[in-house]
Amino acid sequence: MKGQTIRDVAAAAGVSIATVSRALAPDKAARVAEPTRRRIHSAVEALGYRTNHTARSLKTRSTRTVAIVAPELANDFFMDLAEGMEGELDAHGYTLLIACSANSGEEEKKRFSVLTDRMVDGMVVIPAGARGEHLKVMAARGVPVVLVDRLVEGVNLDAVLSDNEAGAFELTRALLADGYRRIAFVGGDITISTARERLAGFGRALAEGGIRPEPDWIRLGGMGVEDGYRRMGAILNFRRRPEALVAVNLLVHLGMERRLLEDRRSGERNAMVIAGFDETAYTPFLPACRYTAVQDAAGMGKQAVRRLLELIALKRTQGGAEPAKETGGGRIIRLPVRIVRHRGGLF
Amino acid sequence: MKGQTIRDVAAAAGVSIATVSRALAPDKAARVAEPTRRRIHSAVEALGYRTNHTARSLKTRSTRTVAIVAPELANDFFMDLAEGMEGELDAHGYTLLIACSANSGEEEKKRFSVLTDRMVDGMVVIPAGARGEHLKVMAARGVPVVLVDRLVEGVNLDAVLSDNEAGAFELTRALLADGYRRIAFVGGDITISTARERLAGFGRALAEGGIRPEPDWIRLGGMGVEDGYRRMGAILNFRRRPEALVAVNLLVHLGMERRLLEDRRSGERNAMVIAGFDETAYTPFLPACRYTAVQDAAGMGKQAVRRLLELIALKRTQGGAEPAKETGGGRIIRLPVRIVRHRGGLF
DNA sequence: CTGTTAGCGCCTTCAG
DNA sequence: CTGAAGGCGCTAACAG
Repeated sequence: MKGQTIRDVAAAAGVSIATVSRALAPDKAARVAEPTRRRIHSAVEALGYRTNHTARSLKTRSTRTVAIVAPELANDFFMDLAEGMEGELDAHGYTLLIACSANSGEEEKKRFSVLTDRMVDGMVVIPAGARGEHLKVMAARGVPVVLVDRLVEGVNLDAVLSDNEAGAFELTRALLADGYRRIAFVGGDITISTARERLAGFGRALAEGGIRPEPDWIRLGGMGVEDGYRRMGAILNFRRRPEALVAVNLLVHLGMERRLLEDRRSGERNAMVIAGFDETAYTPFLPACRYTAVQDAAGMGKQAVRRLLELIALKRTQGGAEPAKETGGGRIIRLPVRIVRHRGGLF
Repeated sequence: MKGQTIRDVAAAAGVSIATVSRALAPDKAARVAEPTRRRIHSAVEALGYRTNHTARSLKTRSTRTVAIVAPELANDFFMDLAEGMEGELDAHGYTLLIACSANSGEEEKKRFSVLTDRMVDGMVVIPAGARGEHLKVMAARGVPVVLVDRLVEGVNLDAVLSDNEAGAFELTRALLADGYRRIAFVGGDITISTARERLAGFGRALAEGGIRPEPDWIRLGGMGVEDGYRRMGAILNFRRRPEALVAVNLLVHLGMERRLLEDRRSGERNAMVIAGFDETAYTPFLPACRYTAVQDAAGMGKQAVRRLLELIALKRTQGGAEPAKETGGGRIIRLPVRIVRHRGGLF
């Protein structure tokens, strides 16, 4: 019942198994005569034959499987990314494997081992931290890897990123255009490329607007909800408060809004507005959110997969000698972000 | 460099490949003498040998891989579920594969084919619709399947569900305890078990509270954001409005809040409160949200995996003859929900 | 407890 | 363009 093999097809079609194999090869332009091919395909239909990918993989050393490793799964950006990847992979006959690094470099490393053992053809990684020794190791082992969202110190891998600098720049410029002059930048671990780039964009917009950045209004720190919450609390205690805030990312933004919400509940009347990255179905409900820079997470997934597939193909042709010491060499793809205006602060 | 096989290990350890195989078997209590085992393990270390899972799979017809098929990936419930599954799977040496059915039964079917071709050992499915011919086919093919979130018409599969009836009951009772008497139920496709159960719980609470349900205040329909939005609009046009609302799910809830938000922005002062299912980081920002029934999505993932692993084990022992015509037979695991109070409606 | 021996299902030279 | 034959790396009886 479950054991239809290429052999059965060959018998039914009156050809040899080799011919069947050729006719069923996935990408290659298999050299099989049209009539023969047709006969084979009907036999396949008739028998309900399904290729055994495991056997094929054992021979070809390719599983047609690609993995995504993310710091956490419960995260909008990641899910959109995964959805984008899945679509593109599916179109190429690949399957997506997911793994969670739980925000730990150690765990990330372990996941890598499991995945390479499973012989994934390549992986897309959202780095957990700023460092990445293990990533270097991976690259050295010749596993095609594409980074997404952020770069990693001293690792020369291909990456797909948002144009963070431009995003923060536009966001800040929009606030300036609205007449805000007293603008702060909140959150961000400067060892992480994303934060660094966004801060740079913020600075450029201020400079272009002829505004000297006030050191007190650049509140760096972590990238989580708690960090945003705390930084916002500090800002609320300033004698001179900013009128508008640029949040380094969604989590920090969220924390800031929470703090603001509490403030209002205790009777305060703060009129600050926030500009931040990423949008969700809940953005309309964030009381202070005036602008968002929307990342094209699905698009990034798609691009990452495309590049990864290129690397995989490249490896197959050149691969063998040196374990792909030049696996791409740090090619970076930047995707633009889209600025969206919201009603936040208008209550 | 990359071609360390069991053979090399055998040579290095001075034993036969079969012994190595035994010593390295994953679950089985391999009968290998302790000293021998030690020798083998050091050889493995020394050579940097890594098991070739593909080859193993070809032999054992098990990939130690489990898939999750969801209608959409960008969804809080799913993400938590996946995270729960991943943790549990990892602990058992399994890997998670994800696939998106894009809310289409047709697509769901296609994904199934791909996955079974890949020889996943089993799958957890969040059904896309109420029907599920393909699910029946899967089950018949002997692929272990566990449903999550909802049951499917006429399919006798194991499932892990929230206690929806109790959740809606508690939610409604909480509203009653707050003094609300005029309570409506919003959204829900009654062909879907989840909606049916929740409506039942709502009804029971009303009955227990001695309140005759008002037919006009049961606004069934779809389960998406748009549906909630529209139903809410209709309710706002009633002469006699309810004071409180029970939303069938998060999306409907969200749509309702959106409509309410618009209403307020145009100057209206509605004081309705909403009780709904699921919680997210954004719940504090939903202006009308008073209560949520929090599903333990991660827990459900864990339970689903446990059951699935049981089914897989069962199949391995009994499997062979009839393609597991009794693959569990509709065993249902219910997880309780947790009621949480929020500040919504207090502005 | 350990070794020998067949394949698992497919791909891939190499001849024809 | 097609067929024959030899593994890919590992496991699972069977013997010893």
